[in-house]
Amino acid sequence: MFTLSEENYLKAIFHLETISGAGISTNAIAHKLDTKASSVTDMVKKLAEKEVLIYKKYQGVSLTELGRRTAASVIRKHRLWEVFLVEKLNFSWDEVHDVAEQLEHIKSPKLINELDAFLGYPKTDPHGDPIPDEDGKFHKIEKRRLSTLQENESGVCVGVDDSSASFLKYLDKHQISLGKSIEVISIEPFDGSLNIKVDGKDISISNKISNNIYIQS
Amino acid sequence: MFTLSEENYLKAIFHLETISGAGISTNAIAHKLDTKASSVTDMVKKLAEKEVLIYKKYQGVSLTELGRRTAASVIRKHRLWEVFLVEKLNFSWDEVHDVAEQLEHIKSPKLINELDAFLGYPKTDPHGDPIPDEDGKFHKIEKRRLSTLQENESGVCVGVDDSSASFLKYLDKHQISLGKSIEVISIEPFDGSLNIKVDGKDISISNKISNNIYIQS
DNA sequence: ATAAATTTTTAGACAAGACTAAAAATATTT
DNA sequence: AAATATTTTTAGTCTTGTCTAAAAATTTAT
Repeated sequence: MFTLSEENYLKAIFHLETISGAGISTNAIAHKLDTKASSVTDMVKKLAEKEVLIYKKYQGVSLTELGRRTAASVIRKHRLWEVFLVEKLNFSWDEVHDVAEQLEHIKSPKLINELDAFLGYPKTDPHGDPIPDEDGKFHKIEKRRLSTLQENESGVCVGVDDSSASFLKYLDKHQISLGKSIEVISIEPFDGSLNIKVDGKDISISNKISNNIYIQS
Repeated sequence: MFTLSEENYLKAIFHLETISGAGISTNAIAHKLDTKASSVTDMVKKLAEKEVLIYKKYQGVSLTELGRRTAASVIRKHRLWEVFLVEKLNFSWDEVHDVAEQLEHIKSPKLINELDAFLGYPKTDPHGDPIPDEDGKFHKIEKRRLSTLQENESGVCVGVDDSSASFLKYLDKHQISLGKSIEVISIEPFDGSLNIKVDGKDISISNKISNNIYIQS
C-alpha cells in the first residue's frame, strides 16, 4: 500500500516521464509538486526501497513497471471521479480538479470498478484525456491541435492541452466543449488567429487558444 | 479546517455523547478509537485550543456547539456516501462502512450538496440512521425495537442497532432489509425468541436478533 | 479515612514528511 | 582545464500523531 504522499510523487513522475522520457530530475519533481529538492531526495529513496522506481544518486529516477501501474491506477481513479463529478453532480470542467485530487486516493477496488460501470465505462475524462484500464493501459487518442487545421477544414473538439480554470472558463464562455463541432472559416496571416464557427456562431480566437484545443477530423 | 485525525476524534466523541451524555472520559475515547489514553489527552488539548470542545484535566470532555456541528458534518458526509454506495454502486449494507470512513473526509461543500440532491435528499442511511441536514440537525426517527412487539403486531423495518458485517449478513440471508414488513406470529416464552413472517415466509429469530432490529408500526 | 486500584496526565521517544543550510557532485563557461 | 554556476545530497530540525513508562490524581474498597 502507498501513502497519499507516495501516490502523489508517483503520479507526478509518471506525468513527467510521458513528456520528457525516463530519467526525471529531482528538481523537476520538486517543481511539479511545489516542494523542495531535499524533500524529493528523501521520498525518492523510500520509493526506490519499495521498488516502484530506480534511483541512482545524481542521476534522476525512472519508474519501474510496478511504479507505472501504480501511477496509472491513481490517474484512472482521478479521471473516473472527474467524469462522475461532471456527468452526475453538475460540476463544470474547471471545478473538478481539486476534488478529484482528494478522491483519487480512496482505496477500494470495488468502489472504482463499480463507479466505472455506473458511468458506462467512459474512455476519456472531461478534458478529453484517456482513462487507463484496470491493467494501467492507456489507449491512444487520435487528435490534432486546432491550430494545425487549414481554412475550411473542420473537426470535433476532443480535448484540451491546458486544464487551468481560466482557460476552461474561457472555453465555456464561448460555448466550446467536448464533442462540439468546430469549423475554421479563415486564418489571420498576421498573428495566426482563427475565425471559427461553433454552434452556427462566428468567433475569433488567438493562436494561443487554438493551440490548446485538440480536435479530431 | 480539521485534519482527518481531528475529524475522527470529533465523530467518536459525538457518538459517545449521544449514548452517555456530556463529560466523555479519556479512556472511553481511547477505546472507541482503538488508541492509547495518552494519545487522547494530547489530541483533546489541541481540540480544546480549537474551541470544538471543553477540556478540564481529569474531568473528561464535552463538545461545544462548533464541535457538534463539525462532527455532524462528518456524519452527514459518511451517511450520504453510504446511500450512494448502496443505491448507485451495488454495495450491500455490510460493505459500505470502510469506504465511507474514507469518503467522509473529502472536503468540498459543493460535492456533498450535489451528492445530496443527486440521491434525492435521503433522510436515512442504509442502516436506518438519520442523515443530519446542512446545519447539523438530526431529525428524530420514530422507532421501536422488534423485541418490544406483542404477538400479532407488525411493523416495517426502519433500522438496525448493530451495524457489524456479521449481523447485517445474517439479516441479508433471511431477507430482512429496510422497508420490509415484519409480523410477529408468536413469542417463545422460554427464551423470548420470535416467530415472524417476512415476505410470506415464517422464520424464527433469537431475542438478541430482534433486539437489534428497529421497526415502525 | 486510609489503602489499593484505576484512570489520567506528563515526559520523553519515534516515524513520516517536510524544511533550511551547508557540503558534495555535476554542468557550464571562459 | 580551471573557475563558476547549478543541481543534488546530507545533516540536522520541526510538526503531527502516535507510543511507552512513570508520576499524579481520582475512585473504589476495606
